[in-house]
Amino acid sequence: MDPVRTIYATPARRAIVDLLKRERRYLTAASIYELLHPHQPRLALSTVYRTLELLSRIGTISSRTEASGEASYVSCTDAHHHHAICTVCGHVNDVDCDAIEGFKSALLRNQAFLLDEHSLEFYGRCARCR
Amino acid sequence: MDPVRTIYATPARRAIVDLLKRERRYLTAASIYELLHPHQPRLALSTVYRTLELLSRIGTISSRTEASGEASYVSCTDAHHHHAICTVCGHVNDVDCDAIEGFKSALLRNQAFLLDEHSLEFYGRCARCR
DNA sequence: CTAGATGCAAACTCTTTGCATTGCC
DNA sequence: GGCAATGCAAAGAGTTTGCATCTAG
Repeated sequence: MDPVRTIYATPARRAIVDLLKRERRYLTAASIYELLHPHQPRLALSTVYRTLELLSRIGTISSRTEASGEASYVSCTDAHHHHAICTVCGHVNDVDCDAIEGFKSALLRNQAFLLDEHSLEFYGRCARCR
Repeated sequence: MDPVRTIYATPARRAIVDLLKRERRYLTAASIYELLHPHQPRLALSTVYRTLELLSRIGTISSRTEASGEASYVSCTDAHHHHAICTVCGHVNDVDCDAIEGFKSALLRNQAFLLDEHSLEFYGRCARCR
């Protein structure tokens, strides 16, 4: 079995986690780097990528792919849920997915499709931006 | 205003459209190139990319991003709908989205989020692969 | 004939990796 | 002190672009 690997709390990691928790919107590795660089001039972009990979793996953040092809990340809970993304400010709300259940049985009935997983994103205007 | 640009029906374009219609599953530019190359030895990968870009633009195909970050494409209708993707064979079924409407009003009520668009993918086993 | 499409190669963007050095615990 | 993390630079992977040539209409 895998040897347990100790994870250190380093300044770079703390800064990235704090930023993502504070912003609550999808940020790319490059934009995270740009936002932190003024305060941490020694920070390397590769460290940002390595930290994002770590945080995804342990479930602290979730990722999506922008239309441009860039990956972006947002801090989130690990329970299964979906994201309502404000098209004005980018703010991300978590949304649970009970309503999917009705869909699931219809899908099996109509198309004989047995649903295992689903991925869902909402785009609209949040309370502040309407 | 934009000058109207004539679109030619070339062998490369016909081959790519035919392949996507025949396969009905998500294919990357590289896999399209691999599948067609034996029959069209002069075909260039850049032509595949340019054709996919064109087909997306005119609405003949739709694209997604694989976990690896690669873009992949499937032929589809232009009416708004979602995809049920078989995790065994990759076959893609179109699924309409009436059930989303109930979700939409709950979202507005509970989180004051005004839904404009949504994107939804299903993963499971199609009729043939269960 | 001519605007539009192609092949080829080079350029670009985003991301990952190797390695010597630094730092957390 | 020792394992883990970092910075830096170089390599990778996927995609795009410039340009001369070719071709559909």
